[in-house]
Amino acid sequence: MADVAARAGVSAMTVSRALKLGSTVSAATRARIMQAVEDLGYVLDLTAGTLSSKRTGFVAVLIPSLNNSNFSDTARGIGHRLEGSGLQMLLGATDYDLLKEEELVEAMLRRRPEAIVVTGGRHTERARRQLAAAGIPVVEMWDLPEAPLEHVVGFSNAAAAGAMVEHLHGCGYRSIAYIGGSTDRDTRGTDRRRGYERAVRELKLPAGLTIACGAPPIAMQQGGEAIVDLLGRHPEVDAVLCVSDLSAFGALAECQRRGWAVPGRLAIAGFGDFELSRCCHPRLTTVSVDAAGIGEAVGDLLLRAVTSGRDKAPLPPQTLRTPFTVTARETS
Amino acid sequence: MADVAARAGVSAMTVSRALKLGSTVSAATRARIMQAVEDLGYVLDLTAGTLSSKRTGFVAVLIPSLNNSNFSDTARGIGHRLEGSGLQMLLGATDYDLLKEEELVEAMLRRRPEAIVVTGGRHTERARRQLAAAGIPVVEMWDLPEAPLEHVVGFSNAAAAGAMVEHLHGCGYRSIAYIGGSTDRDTRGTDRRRGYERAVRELKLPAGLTIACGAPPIAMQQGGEAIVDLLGRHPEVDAVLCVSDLSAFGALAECQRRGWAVPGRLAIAGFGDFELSRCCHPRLTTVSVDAAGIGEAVGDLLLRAVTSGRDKAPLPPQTLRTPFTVTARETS
DNA sequence: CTGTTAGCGCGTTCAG
DNA sequence: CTGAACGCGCTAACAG
Repeated sequence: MADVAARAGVSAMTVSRALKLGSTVSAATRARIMQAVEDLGYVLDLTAGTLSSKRTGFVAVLIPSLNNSNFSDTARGIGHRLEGSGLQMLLGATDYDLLKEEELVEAMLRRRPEAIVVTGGRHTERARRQLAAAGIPVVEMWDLPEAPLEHVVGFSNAAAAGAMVEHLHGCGYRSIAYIGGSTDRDTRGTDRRRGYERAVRELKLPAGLTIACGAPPIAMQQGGEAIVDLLGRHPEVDAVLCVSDLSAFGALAECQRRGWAVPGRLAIAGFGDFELSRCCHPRLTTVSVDAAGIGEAVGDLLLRAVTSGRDKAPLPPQTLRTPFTVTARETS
Repeated sequence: MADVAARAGVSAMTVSRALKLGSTVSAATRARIMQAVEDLGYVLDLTAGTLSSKRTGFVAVLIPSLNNSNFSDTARGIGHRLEGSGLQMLLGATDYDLLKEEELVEAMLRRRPEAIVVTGGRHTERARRQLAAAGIPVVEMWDLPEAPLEHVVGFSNAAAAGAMVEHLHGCGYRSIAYIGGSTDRDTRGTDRRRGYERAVRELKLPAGLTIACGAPPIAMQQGGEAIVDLLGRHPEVDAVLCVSDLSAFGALAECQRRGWAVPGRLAIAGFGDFELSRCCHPRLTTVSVDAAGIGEAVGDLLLRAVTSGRDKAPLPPQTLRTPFTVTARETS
């Protein structure tokens, strides 16, 4: 920056000002500075600026998986809202692992984000402590925790799964199974299973029809294996709810391979409303959750929270419920 | 850090040493320091450390889209290899837009990454200049540019598409169409189309069977629309190669909806070997490219290049060709 | 509108 | 094995 300043015949401070928006530098001076910047190929060093301004200009966002269109849609929604705000999004993937989340939280906090977003309401004790002590806005998304850390943008995964069970019941199905993961790694998946179990109980439908098919994230292939296992053990089943659209699609494709009519022999429902579900044949009945909308809401909230924080007027904890709907299509 | 030092009865310097691996601090002192760190909930500030050590501890990775399992698999591969190396991956998505890539390159360079990875071999002039001037290792991946910036990990998209055309020709198909984007935004898509056109020419097959279906990224729905358009205009077509598995799947599902037998009426081939293609029914013929392997190779290269750079012995430009294969399945 | 001074919170370097 | 002085590259705060 000193080199640029010398070349433009000004002080470093003036260069610093010229390089940031909304500053008071005369047009002529700015032009000379910009020319010097171009000539020298200078690129501002934010790490130094950060140290004196105490603003890093980024927010940390932790999602379970990059390769899940629900979460990448949410991440895109956040990034979209943050565009042009001077806040960049730094993405981390936890692989559905709370310990990895804990590590990532610390790794992110070391870089001093201006806010942090985590997925879900369950975290390790250490992660909770660090998040609470970080002194920055914290958002939990894709869930409705009972004891939130601070801000929340999400919906009840249990209620959403329950709504789907009620829908299937309303369609006349009476033996409704559930396909999900075999561990509690995916906490949203666990909540969905609980919501399913509760709905089945309340509707007085047969219980014990839960198939656990390996460690989350449950992918298409596991859905296919699970449906074969399920119908082998419980041939009376006439509908199945899957933890996500991916496993539901795997189940659907396997049924097609085996000549089991969907929905004739068996109805299939997914969760998440992936693009896949709108395009496959037959189109998949699913729970729509507006993943991009969650991201946009989180982005807006981040903007408000970070701005308030700078003005020393912390935003009171917000809880935003996002909608979910049962989208009945051709597999039920 | 001064607070921690005071509490542990040592100097700040000793705390700094205790907090990083492979340093020379006595066990007793370290224990006291760690206790103080826990008591105070102290989290190291990397932004400050970065300034004096001149090592930011992260590498920038730019991919076209988060929501594309090929690229997210690659990103995961990179992250996996970087784990435990002290290098973190900072991900950016360009939305298949070279101008957005240019902006992201500058935004990343402002934070002084120790290396940068970009997708593809085409960039704006300004981005090329900045990458070349950054003084850090640069990797281009998912392509085999003729004039690489420095390191390359990838394959020829044109050759891969050509190989699929030859495969279809070998199966006896004689009127082979192509479905892809209508702009050159997706430069890998453009290369695939060129590879297709060249192969068709060399095999003396009918030309003019290219369907452009909107701005990339081409998703499932566009594949479905394109196949209807295609067969309406060129009923003689007996096989189609799609720019990616997503559009191929969309085309497949639309054929099923309309009762067009695949591969009886029409063969369909995709590109990328997404999980979807291995699971759908019928299983999709595609070009397999080992997206995760590309990521792992990039990760290894980054480790070597960054280490060499620190020792003032820059790694000579590397070019790694990654394999692709035609995976014949049930749609051809 | 522009310059000067001081300092952000660490790690490097050297001395003990 | 530990400590002290110094500076990384920039921006806040104030003065002019």
